[in-house]
Amino acid sequence: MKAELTNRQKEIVEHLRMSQRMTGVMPSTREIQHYFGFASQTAAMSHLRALERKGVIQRLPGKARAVVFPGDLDRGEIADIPIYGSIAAGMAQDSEPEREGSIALDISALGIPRNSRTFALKVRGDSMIDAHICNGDTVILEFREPRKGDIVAALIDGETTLKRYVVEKGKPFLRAENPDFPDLIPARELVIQGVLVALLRHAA
Amino acid sequence: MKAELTNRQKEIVEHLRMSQRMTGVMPSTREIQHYFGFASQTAAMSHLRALERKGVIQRLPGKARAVVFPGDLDRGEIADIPIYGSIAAGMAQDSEPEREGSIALDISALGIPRNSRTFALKVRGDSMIDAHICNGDTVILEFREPRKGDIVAALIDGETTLKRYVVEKGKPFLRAENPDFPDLIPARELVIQGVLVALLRHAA
DNA sequence: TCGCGATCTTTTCGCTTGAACACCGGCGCG
DNA sequence: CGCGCCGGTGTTCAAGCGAAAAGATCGCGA
Repeated sequence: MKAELTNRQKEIVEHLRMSQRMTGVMPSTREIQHYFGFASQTAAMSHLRALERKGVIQRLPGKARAVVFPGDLDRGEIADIPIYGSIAAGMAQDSEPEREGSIALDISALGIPRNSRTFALKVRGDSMIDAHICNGDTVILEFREPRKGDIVAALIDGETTLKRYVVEKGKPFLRAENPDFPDLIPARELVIQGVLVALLRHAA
Repeated sequence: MKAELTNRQKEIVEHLRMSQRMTGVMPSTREIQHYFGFASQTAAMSHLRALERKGVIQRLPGKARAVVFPGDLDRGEIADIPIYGSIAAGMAQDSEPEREGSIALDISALGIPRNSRTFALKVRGDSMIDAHICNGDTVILEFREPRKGDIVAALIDGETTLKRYVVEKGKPFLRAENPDFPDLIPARELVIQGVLVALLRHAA
């Protein structure tokens, strides 16, 4: 079933993947032909047939550009989560709403609801270290109302920080998960920008 | 540029997305026609034109099924990382090599080299808590030789655990990042199954 | 040595598909 | 009150594209 691929067949697969990434669509047999300099489109055809026989691709007969990698099918829905710069988990600091790229991952892996407004921030500082959120981690936040005990990105007195949302005696305030840092009592307003739903860390 | 979509146009976009996820290919204008029960294929055509005018999709003129969502293009390469069950970060326990689904995310977000053999494990237990790896986290591991200080999934004396790889006096052994757990000195062999490259946590 | 799979070439056929042209009613807007 | 946009119908054409038939070469394992 999962026979070995020849070098040529690997090249074909590579071209399929590249074409799909660059143009967004699969190449037609004639486009494959021209890319490899074949004199006939049938050469590409037979390669695709061979790849299908080996289970690397699937094809929908009679349809144009209908080549699919089986692995791409049973993949969940993928969301692009924009990264809006960094956020201080230590001292309060103003955060810029500028987009600095994005990360793509399947939302089923995170349990993120489909139509939620989600965004990501890089963490600076160690004030949430006791919640096991480290300097350099990427936190993924969802825009919604916080429940008590949630970890939130909050705009407190004009600056954004990552802290735990605590309610005591009916009054909400922010608590760092690090004994070296004090609680933050909002002077006038407490604007929650997002609630932590996931965390991504990569080893250096 | 980014004008509002009408209800009908949202339905069209939704069908494009669904079709791409289910079948792997974009629908042709006639397939859109039949799905919505149009009497003419031109109806689908004009909708696609409208969506392109509003910037929601891009089209490659003259090519079949050549509808692309612009956001999918500048997305990095996405890898499917298989999940091989769970791993004890507490007590040693045997791990089954059975695949339990997979997670998809773009490898550029993790800095994972392209052709590396990568897999994921769910963490059970708290023995790595001082390295800020919690019970329930998903660790992403790369199969390669460990360097000292790496966090590794190791098969030690027939069982798999997640520990820090330490070398002292020329002898490698495994150390838990939790004072309640003892060091693990391999009785005879120390087989490293993977080195931690990333971590994924989702809030309950 | 026989046969089979991997790689291609040539040629032909016909469905698939995008695209254009003509036209229609409804609705909001200046 | 006309004008542009939305959302359609009906028709026609040409290019895009998969597919099949018939070979040819080469290398490899039975």
